[in-house]
Amino acid sequence: MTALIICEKPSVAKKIANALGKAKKKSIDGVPYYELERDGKKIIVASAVGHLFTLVEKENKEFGTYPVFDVKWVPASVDKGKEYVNKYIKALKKLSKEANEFYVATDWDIEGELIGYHALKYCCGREKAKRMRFSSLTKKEIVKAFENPDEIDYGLVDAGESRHIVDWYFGINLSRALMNAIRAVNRWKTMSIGRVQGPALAFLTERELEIKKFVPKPYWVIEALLKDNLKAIHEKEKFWDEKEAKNIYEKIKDEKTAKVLEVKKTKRKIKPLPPFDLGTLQREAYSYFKISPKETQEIAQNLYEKALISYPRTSSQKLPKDRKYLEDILKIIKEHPIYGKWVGRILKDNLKPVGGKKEDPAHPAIHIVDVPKEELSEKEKKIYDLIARRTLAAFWDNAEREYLNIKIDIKGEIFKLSGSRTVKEGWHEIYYFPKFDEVELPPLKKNDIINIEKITITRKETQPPKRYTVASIIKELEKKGLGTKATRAEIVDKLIKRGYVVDEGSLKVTDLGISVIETLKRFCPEIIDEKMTRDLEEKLEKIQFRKIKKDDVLEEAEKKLRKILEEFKKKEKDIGTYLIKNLDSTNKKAKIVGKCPKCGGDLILIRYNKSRFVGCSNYPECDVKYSLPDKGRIKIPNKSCEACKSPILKIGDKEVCINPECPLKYVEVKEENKKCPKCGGDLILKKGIYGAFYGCSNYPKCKYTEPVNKKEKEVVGKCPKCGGDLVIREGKFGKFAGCSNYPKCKYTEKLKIVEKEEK
DNA sequence: GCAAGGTC
Repeated sequence: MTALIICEKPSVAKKIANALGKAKKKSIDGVPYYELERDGKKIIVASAVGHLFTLVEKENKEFGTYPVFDVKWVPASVDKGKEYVNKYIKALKKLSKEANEFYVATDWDIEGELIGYHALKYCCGREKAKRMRFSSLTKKEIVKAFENPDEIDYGLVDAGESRHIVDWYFGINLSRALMNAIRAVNRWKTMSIGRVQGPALAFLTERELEIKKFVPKPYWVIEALLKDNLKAIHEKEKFWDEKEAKNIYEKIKDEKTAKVLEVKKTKRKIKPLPPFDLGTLQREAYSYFKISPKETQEIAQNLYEKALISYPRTSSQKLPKDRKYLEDILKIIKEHPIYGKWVGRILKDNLKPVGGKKEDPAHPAIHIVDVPKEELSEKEKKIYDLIARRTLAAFWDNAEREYLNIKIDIKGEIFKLSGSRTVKEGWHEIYYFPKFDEVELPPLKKNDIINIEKITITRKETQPPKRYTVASIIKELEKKGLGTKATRAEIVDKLIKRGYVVDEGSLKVTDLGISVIETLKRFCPEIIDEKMTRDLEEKLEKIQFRKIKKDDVLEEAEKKLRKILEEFKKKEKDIGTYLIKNLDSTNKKAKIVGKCPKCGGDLILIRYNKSRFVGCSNYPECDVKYSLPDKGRIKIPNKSCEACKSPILKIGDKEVCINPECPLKYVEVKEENKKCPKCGGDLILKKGIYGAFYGCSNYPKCKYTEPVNKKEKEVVGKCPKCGGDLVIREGKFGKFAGCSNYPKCKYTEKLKIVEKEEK
């Protein structure tokens, strides 16, 4: 008898193997698996790596064809960057040949059931297996799940497949419909939309439109400036009625004293912030370090792979309950020069950590498990520090804060002052990132009289609602139950990549983004509605419990989409024209680089997928186009080249003329106190991509140039063309010998030849 | 090329 246990991911395979017995690690083609014996039975524990199979069209039709509804499951390696899943499929196939008993031990949820079932069906060639179900990875629970196995829940498998297929139907077809509309007007742009992208873009757009139509409303505030720069505000705070505010102001403006009516002091204990779930970690990393949620996720994954923190894709805010496990970690942390100093008391006084409300059946909150033994990158250090401090702070004392609320009377009008201070730092000493307000108020008592320095009235205006940031839109998606902890950051990134949204510190929806929403609102409103996810979830649950059939749900989705897509196709050209108009205005507004030399239109910076270039806004009528290097951050300094008047772009840390034919590729221009010997103009230090030189300020009238330091330049020979010196210069492709009279004389030769001559 | 969902 040999049993094969299939897990969701390698790290779980290891845990399950160790829980069931003395496991020996082996591997096939770099894929780890474990062997052990239990009750005289050989057990192999192997794993998938998440979904091993994905959906593609059954037939390869012409590029961009829609509608498509014929799909099949194939190895997920068809997706770019997923080639590694093949190794896992192969390993499972091989191991299944040795086994005659099968267990599925993937996560206990809809995706887990599907991952296990597909591995079983396509790798092991069977559809039946025992099913281990556990909600935590403790030894006790693993053993219990192994000894009391369940069966595969085929209803849940059907629900899982339906989820994938419905998302595919809507996502692929509607994305293609949008792209084809743009193709119908002879342009090309990658477009996408889906069950989560849709509502995410809709939320952002809704906010954008609110801001656009926002009309500020005036209000007045009355303040009293007291001694020590203290400010008291009228208890009404905002006066919407100008007359009322002015009357009060007139009444009290010359008052010189105020009387203290009431002093209220409250103390509050502030519990430590709970340990991190992924979403909270992403928000804090964004707010303290401006690291994007997607990057935080990647960094956390790295730290996890370096075995420094626990599994990051969790929604739990609770540390593991196992005290022994926690103590083992704390003992390691104790040796750390910074974090170590808090650990002693945690161990000695047996301090218990706080936990938050959120839970996750598969994983505990993110916590440190080890101290770094090698140097981490700057960002890794920051994220690790954030997690380490948050982990330890959870064990530490409450902070204590004192709040002071004072009411004062100025000729019958009541003003208030408030202050707050930290009495006891507590956990804030460890996790010091959130800043507490510290406003000290003087020791005032009831009936004290205080001097007023000045009373002011100020007209203010209400502010438009704030735009979402990458962090706050992810929170919004989380609140609405859209996407998952592992996908939300990526989906928001995708909206930016598509040009629907630009991140200017907050997320601004482009004209293109708004027009995508407007288009879908008309043709397929469900894809931009968060309700679609609710409906889908309800249907999936019904499929799971056999209340409706999977095929009926798929048929219904297909029928609905066919109608939508048919309508869409009929109006393809109109939709394309509309989208393109907004795409161009998006491009134009975002990045005008300069004037087009051919038609006088705007030169715009265009980004398509991974490439970028400068093109004319009158495309396709005008075809002026300049290519740009793939790497380096682009900024537009609003300068033009003195030689050819083309725009100059800052790429990376260099300023470059975009015209490839321009003789002077200026990257920097600095003034020096030197005169041109030819025309008396100023000599300016110019740094070209071929090195620094002096050029005349009257260029292009006077073309005098001279090397910055003739002696420093290594002269390697005479120029055969003009008799000048041949000097070593460095170009894009390395060093070469060129004439010192450049750009007058453009003679160059390979350096290799020069070196040979020297020898 | 296009989705969303697991995972490296």
